[in-house]
Amino acid sequence: MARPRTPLLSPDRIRDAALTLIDAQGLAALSMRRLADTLGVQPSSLYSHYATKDEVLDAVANRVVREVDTSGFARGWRDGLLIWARSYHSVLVAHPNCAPVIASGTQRREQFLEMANSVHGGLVGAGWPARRATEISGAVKYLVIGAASTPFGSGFADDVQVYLDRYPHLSQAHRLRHEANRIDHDSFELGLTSLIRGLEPGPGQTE
Amino acid sequence: MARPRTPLLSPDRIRDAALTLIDAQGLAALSMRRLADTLGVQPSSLYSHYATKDEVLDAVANRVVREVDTSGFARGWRDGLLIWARSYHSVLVAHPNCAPVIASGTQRREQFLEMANSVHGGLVGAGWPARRATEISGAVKYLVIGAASTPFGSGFADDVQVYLDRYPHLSQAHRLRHEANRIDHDSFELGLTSLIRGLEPGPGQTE
DNA sequence: CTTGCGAACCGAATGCTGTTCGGTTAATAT
DNA sequence: ATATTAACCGAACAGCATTCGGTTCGCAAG
Repeated sequence: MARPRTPLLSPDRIRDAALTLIDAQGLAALSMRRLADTLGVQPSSLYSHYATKDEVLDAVANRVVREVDTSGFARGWRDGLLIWARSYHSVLVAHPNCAPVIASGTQRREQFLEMANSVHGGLVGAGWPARRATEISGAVKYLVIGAASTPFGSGFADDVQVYLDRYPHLSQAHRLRHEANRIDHDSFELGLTSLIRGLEPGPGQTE
Repeated sequence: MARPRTPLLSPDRIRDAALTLIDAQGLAALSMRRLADTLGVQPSSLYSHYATKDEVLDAVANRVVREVDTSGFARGWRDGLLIWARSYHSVLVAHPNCAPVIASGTQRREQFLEMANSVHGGLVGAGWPARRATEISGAVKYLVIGAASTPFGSGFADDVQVYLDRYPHLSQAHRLRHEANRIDHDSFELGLTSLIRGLEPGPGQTE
C-alpha cells in the first residue's frame, strides 16, 4: 500500500487508540508496534503524525487532563479547591495506568498549564497572595498525584498471611486488601479535607 | 574470563552501582548493559545475582527507603508524622531520579512494609483507630510521593515568555522558575503542616 | 587428595524496542 | 499538466532485557 485514498490515521485516532491500549493493557503494553497493530498500520506510519512516542504520550496526557473541572472557584476558593482536586483525582482513578505519565509529565503540556492557570487564578482572585496560591495548588496537586501513583490497591502480595507475624501493626490494614479502593478513596478525602481545613488563616478580603 | 578468583560482583555492589548510575544519569540511563559496564563486567553476569532488572530496582528502592526515620512517634503522633514525612521527603529529594521507582513500587518490598508498620504502629499507639491510622498514613504518604513525583523544578520550558500572555495567572509563578526548589519545599511544608493541623478531632486517649 | 558440584563469569543469540530512510502512491495547489 | 506535499510501506539499525551453553574456579565431601 502507498498513500490511501482516505487517510487511515489522524493524531486524534492515534492518541485515542493509545489511551485505550494503556487503559486496557497497561502502560508497558504501549509500544509503537502494538499501537500500529491495533490501527491496522505499520509502525513507521505513526511517525507521519507524531514525531516520537513521547509526543503520543503527551497527547494522551493532555486528553486525560482535559476532563478536569476547574470551574468551582466561582463558588469560593474552598469549593474551588475541593471540586478541582476531586475531579482531578477521579479522572486519574478512571485512567490509573496513565498516572506515571501524568506525574512525570513536564509542565510544558498545554492542558496542564491551562489547569494550573485556572487554579492559580481562582486562588488569587479569592485573595490569596500569588506565592501562597502557588504553594496551595502545589500541595493539593501533590496529594492528587500521590494518591494516583501509589494506590493501596496495587501491590500487596497475594499471600497476606506472610506479613502478619513480621509486621504486627499492619495486620488490620492488610485484612482490608479487598477494600483497597475504599481505603484509597478515604485516605485521599481525609488528606484533602484536612489540608484545606488546616490552611490558616485564609485570605482576608474575598471569601 | 571464567570464574574469577575473588568475585567481582555482589548484590550490594550491583545495587549501589545502580543507585549511583540513576542518581548521576537518570532512571532511563540504567540499563543492564551500562550497569555491567560500570562494574567492568558482561551484562549476563549480573543475572547471577539478580534474576531481573526489576529485582535490581527493588533493591535500590529498599536501599533508599531504609534511610527514612520513623523513630519520631516516641514524641507523640504529630511529631512522629512530621519527622517521618520530612525524612521521607528529604530522602526522595536526595534521590529524585528514584521517585518513579519508589512511587510505582509494589507494597511488597521489605523496607516499605517495615516503614508502614512503624508508622501505623505509632498512630495506633497514640490512640487513633486502626482504620483512621491507615488513612492518615496514606494521606501523608500521598503528599510525600506526589511532591517527589511532580516537582516544579523539572519541566517548565526554558522560554518562559511564551506562556506569559496565554496563561496570565501563571506569570507570577513562572517568574520563580529559578526558585523552583524553594517552591517545592514550601508547598510540601504547607501541605504537611496544614494536613496535620486539619486532622480532627485527634485521638482521645493518648496525646 | 581428588572428585564432584555449584557459583561466577563470558559470549553469542533471541525477540523485543523506538526510530530512520528510501520508495510509492494519492491528494492538493499552481 | 505539473510540482509538491502527505500518508503509507518495508527494511533496516542500534539498543534493550533476558537466556543458554560453556569454562573455570572455590569448596566440601569421601
